[in-house]
Amino acid sequence: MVKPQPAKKRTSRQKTSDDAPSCEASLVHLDSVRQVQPEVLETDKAQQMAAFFSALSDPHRLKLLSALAQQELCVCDLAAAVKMGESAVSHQLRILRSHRLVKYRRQGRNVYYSMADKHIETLYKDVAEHLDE
Amino acid sequence: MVKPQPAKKRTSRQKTSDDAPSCEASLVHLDSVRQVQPEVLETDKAQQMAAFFSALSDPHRLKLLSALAQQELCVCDLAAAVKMGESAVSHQLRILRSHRLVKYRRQGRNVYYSMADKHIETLYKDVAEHLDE
DNA sequence: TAATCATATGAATAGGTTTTCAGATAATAA
DNA sequence: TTATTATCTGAAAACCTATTCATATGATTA
Repeated sequence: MVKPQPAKKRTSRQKTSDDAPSCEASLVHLDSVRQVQPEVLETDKAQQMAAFFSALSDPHRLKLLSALAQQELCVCDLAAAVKMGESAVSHQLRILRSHRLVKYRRQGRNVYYSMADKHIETLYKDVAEHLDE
Repeated sequence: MVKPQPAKKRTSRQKTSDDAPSCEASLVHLDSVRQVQPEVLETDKAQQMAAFFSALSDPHRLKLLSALAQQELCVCDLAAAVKMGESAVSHQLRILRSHRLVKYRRQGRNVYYSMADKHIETLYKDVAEHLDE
């Protein structure tokens, strides 16, 4: 899981005052890199966010969410509404569940799913805006 | 690219007034499905949104964006800042570019990238909130 | 209890994504 | 022009993801 570092070896050349910026020599704009580096997302936070976006990065899951944004629905209603196989829906719901995007309750044989989170609606709007530009 | 419809065949049984809800018989809650279906995201819109979230679904790309949220940077600065190979950065930048998340300008040998879009910051906040709950 | 039905899940396959490597392109300097 | 450097890109390998099929689980009804 850990990336093999590309063994970026700096050349022995020293930076002089009027040195032209270059990648090989001194990591180009060393000052910029130093400024920015502490603000770069930490790996675990980045992975956490990426996983969250991953959960939203599938058209079928977005369809499922758009259906659930309307009302609570059971698995086979969902399957019918988004025209997928029920097994596939179940697999996708597990992913949404694991990211706490949906919650569920069992009633008799059916399991009813609904939206778990208010942020999603905000996200929808922002993304819709972005895409309409 | 088109999915093979799972050939969901309805049984010949007719729905009666006090029919227990069931998937096989009558698509369970036919009324719910009918209500929800027109609000389900259309396929092309769903794909568009999914593609957008896909662009944000990689930890390296999020790191790149968090760096660019600070300031404009060239490719090899970025590579140094997020500790990736320059070629990999270039590939990832192309993805960010194709979703209009970053813009770029050429200056001499270097290409400087910067954030293209204000919505991203809002997205960051919403997602951060969600993840901190 | 046995039968039926809704949902869940493991395994396998198919399809997609990311990295690396090698080499191409573009800008500048010698 | 040639050399050098920054960035880009195609192809292959490694990795990840989604669907399907078969089967398991859990709930209800006969």
